[in-house]
Amino acid sequence: MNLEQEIIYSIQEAFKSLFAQDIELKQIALQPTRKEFEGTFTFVVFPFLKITKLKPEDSGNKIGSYLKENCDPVTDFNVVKGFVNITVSESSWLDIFKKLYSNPSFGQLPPNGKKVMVEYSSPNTNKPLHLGHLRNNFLGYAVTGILKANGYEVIKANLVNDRGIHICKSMVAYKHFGKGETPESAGIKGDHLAGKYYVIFDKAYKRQINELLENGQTEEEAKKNAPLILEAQEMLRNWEAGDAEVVKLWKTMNAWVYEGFDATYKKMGVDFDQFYYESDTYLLGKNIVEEGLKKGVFYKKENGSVWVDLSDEGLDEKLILRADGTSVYITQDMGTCDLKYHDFKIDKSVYVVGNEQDYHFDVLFKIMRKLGRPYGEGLYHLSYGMVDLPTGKMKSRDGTVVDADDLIQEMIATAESHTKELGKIDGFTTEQAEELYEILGLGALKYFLLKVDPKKRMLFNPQESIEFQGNTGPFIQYSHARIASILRKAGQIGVDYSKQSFENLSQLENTERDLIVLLNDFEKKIILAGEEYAPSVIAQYMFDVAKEYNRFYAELPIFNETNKEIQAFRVALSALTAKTIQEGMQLLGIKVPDRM
RNA sequence: GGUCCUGUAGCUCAACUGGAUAGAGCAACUGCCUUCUAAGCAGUAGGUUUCAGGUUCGAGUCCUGACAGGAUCACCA
Repeated sequence: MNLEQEIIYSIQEAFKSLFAQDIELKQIALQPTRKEFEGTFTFVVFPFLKITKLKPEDSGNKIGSYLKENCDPVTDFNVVKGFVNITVSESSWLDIFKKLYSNPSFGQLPPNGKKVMVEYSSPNTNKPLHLGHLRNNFLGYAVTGILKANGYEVIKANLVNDRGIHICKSMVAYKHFGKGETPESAGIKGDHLAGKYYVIFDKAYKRQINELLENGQTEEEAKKNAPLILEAQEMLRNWEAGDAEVVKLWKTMNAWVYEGFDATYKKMGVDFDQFYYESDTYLLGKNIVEEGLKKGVFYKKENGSVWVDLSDEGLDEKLILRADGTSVYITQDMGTCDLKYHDFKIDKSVYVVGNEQDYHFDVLFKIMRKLGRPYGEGLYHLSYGMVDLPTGKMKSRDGTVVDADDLIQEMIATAESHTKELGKIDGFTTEQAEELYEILGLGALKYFLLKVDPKKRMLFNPQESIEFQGNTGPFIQYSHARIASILRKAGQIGVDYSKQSFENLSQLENTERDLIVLLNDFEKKIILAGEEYAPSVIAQYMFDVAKEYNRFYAELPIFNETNKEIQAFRVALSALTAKTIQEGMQLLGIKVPDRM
């Protein structure tokens, strides 16, 4: 039983003994005491006044006295209005510290026997990854880390959108204007090469539309009749028919793109256990349509199209299958949903997809639940907002995108110039320095994108957004490097801190206690972040830990402390903090350096 | 028009799910490197939580209604 639970249990006992009332444990909640008051935990009595039938102050005093007498760790209390501020003994904090410090599975909850799949990234193969994908990938990867720490078995999945009219556009343009160019001959990454032809297509297409407009067609007609779009559509039909030449070009260009993506993923530090390709899955789901009709969940209209009525759930009727019997987007998503379950017998399935698809996933999940899928309640759409630029929304066709590769490169370069400016790479080899720049640049970028609530749309200003001071990745990384330096020195001068029991320590400094209280929250934060699928919870916590440590670092001496036991304790506390930071940042996919 | 999301300091974000005097960072200003890394620490200043009602011991948080920004509502994906 941990400290909080012990106190809560005692409060329950207090009500039993003082007021002869049984209160459920979950009704009792402790909150952290505000800094300006004495104490660590606060119990709010207002909700229980009906039971105590006393004034708030009197209720608080009675409960406080009971705790002081009957709950071992509680040494004191004070009551302000209806708030009982509880003070916990120094020895309890030391016990907690020792427990955390000696816990081999610190930051990892025991396996819960459940399997979850997290689908993220899900790129199109006609263009390179951009800023929006970065938010997606970092979010997805961080969520997999958090769920693992919560004891789940996690499968990282990537559903690649490798077919459709947009792919054919790049292919058509390449056929006309490519002249046999390859990534090698052009000297650019494969995904960028495909993206180049996607842009070329769009420019040529617009030219053709303008010509048709001049010839008197309406805009709608022109868009439909431009030769290039007709060609792309025909190519899509040929692709679906398995036309050898089209398929060959498709395979060639996709291979280029995948090679490019691999490089970008590697740079980003994300990976996957399972790839799904829409070219394999786009025909799935028709069997589910049959099943739904049989179960009466779907119904057929006169023209043969199939629908589901979700009006009892507050939504509309949605089309499931076209009159001509072909699939729509949701048909294949239903199929993929089942496929994932079939492949891995997952309990939960998380989709990291932008909030423009909120409605789509609402519909999809409601359908799967209506069909009585065993994983139905485990479906979750991790929806996130757009990343906007100061110039407005990003549009790949206009070229107003921040390319992922470029941005990462820029971040690393910025980290390099910062580091050099501060003159902090004495004694680094070139490789070590390069590695550090990468860790810092990516750390800054990831932290920037992860510290914010995913639901919120965010503004990214390339010049101003990424800082290296304050609430940033490098600040936390810096705190870790500081501690690493302490630990190195402790090793050099032979401070034995790892096996001490600190038996003679009786008094803790405020900052020491505050730090222990905070480190003790790690598990709680992991659980919360897991329940909410919220890396921002961890990010915020990491900042708090780093900040608290830096205060400790500035206020209290370590190697100048003459009492050897206190000295060893402070080193050990530093080590635990470093471990917390390292584990926590790892959940976010951010590396921490030992020197910077 | 319907539905959903967002609105908190000049800017970027918190607020432990209804608790105390709404907290951090950036930007501005003041101190602190002859003790362990100043990418740091301490401090000053900055707020009618978009607005108007309501619910109650208590509302940034819940309800109603405005206002603003965004997304979505295709036999597109």
